[in-house]
Amino acid sequence: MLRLRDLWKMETFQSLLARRLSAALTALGVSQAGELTSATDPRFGDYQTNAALVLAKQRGENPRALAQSIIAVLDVGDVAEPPQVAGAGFINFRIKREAIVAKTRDLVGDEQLGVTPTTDPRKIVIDFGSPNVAKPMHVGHIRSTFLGDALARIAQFVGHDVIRDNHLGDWGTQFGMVIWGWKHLLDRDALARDSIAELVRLYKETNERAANDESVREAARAELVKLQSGDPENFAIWKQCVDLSMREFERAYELLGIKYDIVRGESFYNDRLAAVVERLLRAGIAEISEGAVCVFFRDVPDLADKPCIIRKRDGGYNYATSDIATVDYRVQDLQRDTIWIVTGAPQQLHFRQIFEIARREGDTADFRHITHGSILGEDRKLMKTRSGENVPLRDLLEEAISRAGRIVAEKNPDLREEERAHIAKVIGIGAVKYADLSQYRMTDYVFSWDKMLSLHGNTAPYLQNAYVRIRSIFRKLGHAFVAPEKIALAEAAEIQLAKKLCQFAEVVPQVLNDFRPNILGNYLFELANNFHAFYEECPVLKAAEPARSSRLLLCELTARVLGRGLDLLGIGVPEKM
RNA sequence: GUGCCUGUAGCUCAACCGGAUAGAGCUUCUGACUUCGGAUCAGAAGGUUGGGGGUUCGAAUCCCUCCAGGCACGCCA
Repeated sequence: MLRLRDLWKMETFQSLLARRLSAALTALGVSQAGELTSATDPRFGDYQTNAALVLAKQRGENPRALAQSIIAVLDVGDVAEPPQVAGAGFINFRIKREAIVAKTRDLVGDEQLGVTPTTDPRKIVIDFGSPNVAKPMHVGHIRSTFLGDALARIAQFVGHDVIRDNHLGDWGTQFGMVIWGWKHLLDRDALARDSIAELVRLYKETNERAANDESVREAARAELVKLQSGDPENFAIWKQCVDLSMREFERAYELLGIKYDIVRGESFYNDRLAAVVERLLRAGIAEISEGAVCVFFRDVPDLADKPCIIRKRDGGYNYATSDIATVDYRVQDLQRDTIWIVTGAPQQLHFRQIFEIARREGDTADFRHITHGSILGEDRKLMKTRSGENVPLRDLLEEAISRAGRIVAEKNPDLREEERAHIAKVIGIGAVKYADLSQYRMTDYVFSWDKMLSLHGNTAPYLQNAYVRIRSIFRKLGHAFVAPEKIALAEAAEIQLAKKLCQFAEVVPQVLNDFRPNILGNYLFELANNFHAFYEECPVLKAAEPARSSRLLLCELTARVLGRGLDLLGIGVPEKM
């Protein structure tokens, strides 16, 4: 049975102070205003609120005086020192040492490390990655895949119901070329060796021939029409292409530790497209223009001259049609109330149109198009190989792993071969992922092996190393660590580290505000810094009790937060490195 | 032409919904070790937040305008 006075331990200091502030404002008979955030500077304590400033502005009063009257009715004595008015009218809070110590002790017993379930659980479908069949995965898929996976992990961790959907590009016009090539140019041995490479070759060679030969062009188009009208032979070829590609993708996902709940490619929506167009026409949302079926947005200034075509003049459907059908499926069949689509920024107009159409149909689901920037090469242009092609994901990951392997071999030559191989994988993949996720998603970034694999700075290896150092302490301890009932923290470095640990629960939900995993990365980096400062300042194993057990507990928690935090970004941790 | 995104220290990037003296890392410089993994820590230097207006107690953040780069704009996805 939970005792009442312990209730506060279950929520973050931030949330608790916000509730107390809210109660104080109510007691004063004024409206809720401002926000309660962590302090911008340690001088100002641990948390601050600008409520008095905002209220004073609304009411034309003196902000500092208002702050004083808020403090007079504010009841935070159980967790904080008496609040102070500062600056123009900020109210600053400093958390009591006992409160930090008690909460830190309690975190050890909490699987969630203080993160409480969201008060607004959603049924989310996340659409991310979405590679194209018969093409290799390449750098262009990295950001969507890593970002989507991290958001899915975080959303799940805070208590949302998440379905991860791989919306494969499996029904494009490229299949006319691929099928023609399959029938005329297929090399079975090559297909067995490297199926994707062979499929790419078929596409490219057919494309070249079609460029110079009208009859090939015609024949490829005819193959596409046959596929779309359900010709069994072409369908079988197409199916093989999809299966071979999927096998290849799954190898990459296996290496990357990425899982999907469902795979619904564009082809899945095929038999729903006609009905979508009919429905929109009947509802008067769509109309016929220049022979095509279009949706116009005449009442939306930005979109007024940007119609969305949902059936081409030749009667064919395009990706707008299938994306509308996809929305239907997600809302109706999957019963989702929230749809997150993670793609590059160029598709913004497209999804604005799709969401606008859904709204016109009365759809009230929460649609979010989560966009991201590009990965650039050293020349600051889109990252390509020397020959100007997209860099295959497989090559990139292999290089990451081998580079990580070389570094590990140099730093720690005593490791067994297979152990080193495992560590190289965790570090190499982690480095690539972290380089991506630690950056604001909208800005382009320059891909740099040296930076992402550096042991210094805000990198995965640095964070992993902090974890490894802690694991090393526990190996040296020689027996299982049992957390003491009470802990004692006295040193500044201990308190600072404990505070940081308590903030994990404040940071994780924040990521979903604007879909910014880089906030979590930043937090983990600060945590690792705080840990290293503590480690430098405070001996652990050599300390006398009760400091020794207390410090071991800090180490244990730090390792768990680092491990969990990285896990939420889809990144693993080794025991040694 | 219209719309969207980006512009922050020499370089790579942070700054959650408008908060206090804009923060890190890399680089450079100065200190601290026969350390529990120094793969570290402490400190210094480095800025007209692309330019210019505006809104207000307060702006990197919001509004207007200009500059630079990227992207998208009816039958590709």
